[in-house]
Amino acid sequence: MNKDYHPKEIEKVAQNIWYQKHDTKDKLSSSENKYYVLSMFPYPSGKLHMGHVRNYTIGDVITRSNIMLGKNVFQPMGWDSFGLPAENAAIKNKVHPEEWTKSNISNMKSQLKNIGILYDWENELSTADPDYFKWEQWFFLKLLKKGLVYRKLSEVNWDPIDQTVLANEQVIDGKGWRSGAPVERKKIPQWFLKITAFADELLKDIDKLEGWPESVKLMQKNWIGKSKGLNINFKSEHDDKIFTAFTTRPDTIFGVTYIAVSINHELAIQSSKSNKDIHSFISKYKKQKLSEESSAKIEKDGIFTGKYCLHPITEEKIPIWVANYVLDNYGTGVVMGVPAHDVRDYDFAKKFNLKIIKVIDDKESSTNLPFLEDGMLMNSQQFNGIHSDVAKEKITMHFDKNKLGKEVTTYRLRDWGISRQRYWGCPIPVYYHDDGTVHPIPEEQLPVRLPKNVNLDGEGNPLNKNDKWKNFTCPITGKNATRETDTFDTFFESSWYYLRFLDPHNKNEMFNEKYKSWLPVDQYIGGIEHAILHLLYARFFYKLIRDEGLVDNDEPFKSLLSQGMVLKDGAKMSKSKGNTVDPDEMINKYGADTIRLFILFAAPPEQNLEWSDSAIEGGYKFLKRLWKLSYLINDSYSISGDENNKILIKHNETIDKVTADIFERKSYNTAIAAIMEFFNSLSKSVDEKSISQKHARVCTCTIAKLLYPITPHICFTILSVFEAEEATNPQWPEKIDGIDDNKEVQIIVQINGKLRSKIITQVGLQEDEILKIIQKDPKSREYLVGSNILKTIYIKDKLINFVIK
RNA sequence: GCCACUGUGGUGGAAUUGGUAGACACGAGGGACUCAAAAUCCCUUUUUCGCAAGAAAGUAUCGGUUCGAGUCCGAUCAGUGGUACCA
Repeated sequence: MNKDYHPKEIEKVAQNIWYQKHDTKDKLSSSENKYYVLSMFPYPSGKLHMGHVRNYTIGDVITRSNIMLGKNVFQPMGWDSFGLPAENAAIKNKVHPEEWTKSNISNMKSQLKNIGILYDWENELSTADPDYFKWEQWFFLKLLKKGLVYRKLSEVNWDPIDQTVLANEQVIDGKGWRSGAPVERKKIPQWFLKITAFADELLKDIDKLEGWPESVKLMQKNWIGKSKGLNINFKSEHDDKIFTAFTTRPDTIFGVTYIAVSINHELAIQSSKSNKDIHSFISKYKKQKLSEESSAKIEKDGIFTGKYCLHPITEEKIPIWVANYVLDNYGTGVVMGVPAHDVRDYDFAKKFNLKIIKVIDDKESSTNLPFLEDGMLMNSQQFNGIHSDVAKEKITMHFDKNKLGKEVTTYRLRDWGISRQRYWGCPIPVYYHDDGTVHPIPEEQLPVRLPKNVNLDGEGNPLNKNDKWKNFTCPITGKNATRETDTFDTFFESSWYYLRFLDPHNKNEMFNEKYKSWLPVDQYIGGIEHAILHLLYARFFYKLIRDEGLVDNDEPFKSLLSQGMVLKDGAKMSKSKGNTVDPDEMINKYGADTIRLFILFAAPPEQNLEWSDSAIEGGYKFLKRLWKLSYLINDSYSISGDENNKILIKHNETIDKVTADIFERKSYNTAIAAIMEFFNSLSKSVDEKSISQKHARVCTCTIAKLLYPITPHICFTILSVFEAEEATNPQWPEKIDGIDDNKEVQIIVQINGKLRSKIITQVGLQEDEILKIIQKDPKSREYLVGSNILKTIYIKDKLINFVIK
């Protein structure tokens, strides 16, 4: 053991030993005692950022700690390598996406190795590899056969100058990022997956996700958004057209004072033909980014169509408006406006001076509107005086009986649009005859590869422009045909990669059934930003794969840890802000262990982490002290006999605390704090020479083992000096037997809830015994003598509170 | 806008089931060592009042429940993530 801590040297030595072992095949051959740890694989953007380091360090702590418990742990890593940034880089730097992606992967892979993460690199995969995406093309064709895939017209953000579809993030203030032209909404045919057919199952199975955070489960529930309600038919006054509006509040039917339709509704389009104002209204709001966020934030605007419909019960005339806040893709694209009891409707009615009728009374009969809760009905004819709960049912029955409407269940969840008009993605394996009919590419011709020669200049769709690739001869009829030029949404690849990790080199099948028993993933770790989309699509995909008989269970991820983001100066680290911290630089300066220690110590995993250049020094200092003390104990400490066993009690307490923190609470920051505290005690005992050489060595090894999953390199090195045979395969530490527990406990004395004194007593005393002791305690007496004790609350071994006058 | 989360010293955070607010660190101040500096070690460090003993206030804001609230409930404010084509 060297006298000084040289992280670079010891980390290289340790990593060489770890990365020499190749045993993944053996490991996967049996799923006995299996533990599958998976960190969300990265998009290979160029360099690792601190968010990755945090994610992968947490994964490694879980991996290494479970190995120490004797589990058979599989931890793979790969690359989510299709995506938009590669095309952007191609446009900007004239590099081919494949080349760019591959060089990023090799760079990031070496960075991951430098951090000392224990991956099963033999099972590495990259989603842009035809060996990978062949199987999702194959699977897509299965779904096509089953009728779970369909094609329909759907809107996109269209850049009229670049003649290209823009992603939401490429639309800035309503304009295309490159051309600066105002975006337009354009309808084009696109492929969809019927996720809505699984809405109920996806919702119900959330209850099976015991190891998931409640917040993520709640977000998914709300996203699916199942709601029961009533489709109400409003008859047109002018013809036999019917406007069906969905509502979850049938009890407010008498409060309807207008009807609003979306700008894509048939009536809106019809009206725009004869009315210039309506035409310009619609054109104005068609030039708007296609996102729920921007539609919801936009100031409410509307225009009267001049048409009326009739109230289904009162038969009163109700004006029909076109409004920019009505969503096409939720409900029916028609909203019944109830200004008195809905915030958006209220704002709209105020702006355009529409009638407001209060039909639900609050308890105070106040005039504060809108009133959003349930209450007693008023102004509602035969339903007056009935409470909302009952009225909802009665009114629904009334509508049903008189055929004025129908009880329905709707979902907020929409089918998954999987078409992208981009080059750097997985080709959708179908082709078209001249008559427009769709045909699957024959299985033996899979994978459909991307053409290498392609012109990426940001204009048009590169695959569509590539005639050589696009033109195709139908293998059945021999006729001219054209390939589908859309590629998959990249969430497609990340929806099943956890399966392929188990069998990534299989040329003949998606994955072999012998690996079924390795599923589900035991611990999944990734950023909170994936709480809805990625995780919902992956859950959905797993059910599709289950229905093909490829896996046996219903959910892919048993446990989920969703980690917070890494911030600097209160903001997300990003190149544009110039506030990134380069992990390489940090590793060079302090070593991997210091980075790992700091990033876990700085915040609990699920919270955002504020980066601090100075705090990292603290981690480095601690490791230096650990090294120094280990050296001293090993080299020259030779005391025999322990002066007191307090340090040994602390040894045992620390093992309990750290075990719970690492395995149960996943609270790594407090685990580290407890280890530091124990280290400080040990250091003091050694200074005072009050601990024997034997126990000093035991305590050092315990610290090295407890810290091993967190800072494996330094711990490996210390252990190889102290107990050589255990260093490569350390076990989780055990408590020292026969240590007398401290049977004393501190009792807090409160007077009227305020801390006034502390007394030390034996464990387990009853209230009367405590009272006797308190009578002798001068501090307590000061407050208690001469006062009237109204009440005494005693919490055993913890606290006693006197309520006095 | 909507959904979810967060808010505690100068800073990161701790307080696990409603029971000692500030563990463990960073920074800062003071000291030791040194010709000097770096490194290292020791002491102090929520605020206010006080020589001290100690007292009072204090967990974003306002209110509530409770013997007792950082923790539970209601309202408000601020920040973060998601919002279906960034991944």
